[in-house]
Amino acid sequence: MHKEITIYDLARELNLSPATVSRGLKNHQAINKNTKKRIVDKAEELGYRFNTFASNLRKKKTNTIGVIIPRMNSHFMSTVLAAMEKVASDAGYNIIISQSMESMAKEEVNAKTMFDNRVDGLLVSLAYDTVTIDHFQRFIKRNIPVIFFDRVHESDESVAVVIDNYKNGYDITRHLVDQGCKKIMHITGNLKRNVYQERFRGYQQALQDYNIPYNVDRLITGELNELAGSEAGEKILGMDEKPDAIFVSNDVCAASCMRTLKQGGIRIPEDIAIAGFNNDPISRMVEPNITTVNYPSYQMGEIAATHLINHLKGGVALHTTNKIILKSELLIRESSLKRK
Amino acid sequence: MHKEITIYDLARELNLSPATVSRGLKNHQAINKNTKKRIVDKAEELGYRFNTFASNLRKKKTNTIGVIIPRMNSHFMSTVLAAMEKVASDAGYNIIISQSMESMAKEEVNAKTMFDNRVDGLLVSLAYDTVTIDHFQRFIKRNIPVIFFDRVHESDESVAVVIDNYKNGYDITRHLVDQGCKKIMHITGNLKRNVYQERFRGYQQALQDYNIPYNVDRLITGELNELAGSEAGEKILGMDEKPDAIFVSNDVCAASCMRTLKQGGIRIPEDIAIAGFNNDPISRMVEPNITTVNYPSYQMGEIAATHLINHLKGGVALHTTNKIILKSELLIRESSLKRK
DNA sequence: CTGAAAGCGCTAACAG
DNA sequence: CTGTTAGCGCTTTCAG
Repeated sequence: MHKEITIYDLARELNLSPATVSRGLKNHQAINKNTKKRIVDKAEELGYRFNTFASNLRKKKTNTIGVIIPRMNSHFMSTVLAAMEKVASDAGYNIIISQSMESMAKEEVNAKTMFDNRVDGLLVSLAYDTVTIDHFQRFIKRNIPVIFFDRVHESDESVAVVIDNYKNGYDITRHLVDQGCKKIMHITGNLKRNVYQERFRGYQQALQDYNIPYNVDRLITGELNELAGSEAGEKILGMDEKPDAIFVSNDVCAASCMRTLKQGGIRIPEDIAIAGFNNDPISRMVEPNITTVNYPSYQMGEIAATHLINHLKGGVALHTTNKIILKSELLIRESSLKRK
Repeated sequence: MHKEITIYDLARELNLSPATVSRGLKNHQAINKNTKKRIVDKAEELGYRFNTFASNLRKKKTNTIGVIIPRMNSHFMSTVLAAMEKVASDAGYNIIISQSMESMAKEEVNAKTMFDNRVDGLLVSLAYDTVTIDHFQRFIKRNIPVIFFDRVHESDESVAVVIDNYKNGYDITRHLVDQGCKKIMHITGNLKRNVYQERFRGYQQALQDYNIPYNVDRLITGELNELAGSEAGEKILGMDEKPDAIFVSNDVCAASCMRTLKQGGIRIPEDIAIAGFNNDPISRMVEPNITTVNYPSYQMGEIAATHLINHLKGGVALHTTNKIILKSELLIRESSLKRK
C-alpha cells in the first residue's frame, strides 16, 4: 500500500516548516522563489497530493457550488450546465452536479449530501413531483444562497431565474388560434411545476380571450418524453373528434407525437397544427420543422451562476432581486402554418 | 452569522461524550436505543450538520466515485450517467461528475481535482483531443482504479468498456455496399479517438474486401454536431462527383446532414443512402428514419460502474479483465434501403 | 453500553 | 522570508 505523503514529509525532507511548505505549494507571495521551486519539485518527486478535506476542514470554506437538476437528458439542460461550469470555473469555484431523476425523494437526499458537503451555494431546478421545498430550508436558514432556475419555487427567500412561461403559453395558443384552429389540445407536464402550470394558464387565457371554450378532454399531462409523445399520438388517432392543433410543452415529445400522427395518415399542419417548446435541435430536424419557443438556455445557466457567485463574493443581497425573467420568443415554423 | 453545531455541542447538551454522539448519529449497534433518539432529536433541534470533511479526513476514505466525460450533451451520455448514478447510489457511493468540454487541458485539471478529492475510483470517457493519458498515471500508481468507457485508451493497467467499433464500422459499410453503393463517404470524429479510428478501420476494410478503392476525399473529420452535419451537407451539394452513400459516426450529425441534402434536392436514400450511429431518438424521428447502430448505453454505464465497485469492495483484481466488449447491432432503417 | 484520548493534514495567527 | 503553535470536527482504538 502506498503511504500518503503530507506536507510534514516534505518539510522534513527539505528542512523547512510545514507552514512554509503549505505556502510554497499555494504559490504564496512571501516565499522565496527558489524555496518554492524546491518545494514543488520535491512534492512532485515524492508524489505528494493535496488533501482537500484537511484544507476545507481548516478553512471552513469549500469553494464549491452544488447543482441539482432533474436529469441531464435534454439539450436544454446540457447547455445550462455547460454555462454554469464555465462561469464557476472562471471564478475559481468547483461544481458538483447531481440528478434527482425527477424524484422528490432523491432530491431531498441530494440536497442533504450537498449540505453536508458544505457547498457555498446551490443552483436548483426542481424534480417533477416536488411539492414542498422544505429540504432547502436548511440552506436558507444558514444563509447559504439557493437559486432556482427553470423549474422554480417562488418564495421570498430565494431567487428564481425563469422565462415568462405564461406569456409563451399565451403566445403559442394565440398563434394557433390565428391559424384558424379552434380545437387546440395541450400536452404538458405535471401542473404542480410552475413551468407547466404557467404555460397552461397562458393557454387557457388565450382560449378565453378568443371565446374558445376550454375542454378538459384536450389536456394531457405526462412525462413529455418520446414515449409519452407517441402514446398521445395514438390516443389522438383514436379520437372521434380530433383536435385541429396541439401545443406540446417540449420538442422531443412534440416530434414523437407528430411522427405517430403522420404515420396514422394525419397531415401536419393541414389537418393538425403542432407547436413545441425549447427550440431543441430536434425541432429543426424533423419535417415539417416544429414551431417552438426559443429558450435562452446558455444565458439562463450563465445568469444563475453569475448571480450566485456575485452574491458569494460578497455584496449583493440576494433577495433584492427576487426573480429574473429572461427574454424568450416564439419561433414560427411550418408545423403550425396553416395559412401560408 | 450562524454558529456551526458540532458533536461536542451535542455532547455537552446531552451530558454524553462526543464518541457516543458520533456513534448515535451513525446508528451504531452498541448504543442504547433511547440514547440514540435523544441524540438524533437534539441534533435536529440545534440544526447540527455532519461535517463530511472531518469525517473523510479521519477515515481516509470518501466513498466517492469520480466520472469524467467529454460533455453531457447526448442521449447516449445522459443514459450512461443515469445508469452509473443508480449503480453507485445503490452501493452507497456518491458520484461527482465533471465535463472536460472535449478539451484535454480541462480533462487534466478535472483529473487533478478528482485526485485531490480522493475519489475511490474513476470512470472516464476521453476528450476529443486527448493524446496521452499521463494525467491518469497518478491514479494508477496509487492503485486507484480507473475504468475507461466508450472513448477509451488501451493499456494494461486499466479496464476498458467498449463496443466493437471496428465490426460496426465494417457492418455498416458492408450494408451500404450491399445496397449497391460504391462511392461511400465517411463523416466522423477525430481519428485519434479509438471509437472513430476503429470505425474508420472497419469502413476501410469493408471497402477493400469488396474491391472498392478508398478515396481520401470521401473522408470528413470534425465535431460531429448539428453544425458539422449541415456543413458537410453543403460541401456534398457542391461536389461534382457526389457520393451515393454516407456513413456518419453519430445520429445528430447524420440527421443534420440529411436535412441539408434534402433541402438541396437530394433524395434519401435513392440518390444518397445515409447511416448514422448511436440509435439516438433523433434517428427514429426524422424522415426517412436513419439506419444506425444500437449502442447499449445504459448497460455500458451499469457495467462500468458495477465493475469498478466490485473492485473497490475488495476482491476482483482489475487487470484480470482488461476489456469488456458489449453487444451492439446494426439497425437497418429506410435511410439506407435502396433495394426495398 | 459509554468515555478518554489521540490524531487525520492543513492553515492562519503570531512571532521572529 | 520562515517557523511555532493551535485547532478545524470527526472516528476509533482501548478501557471500563
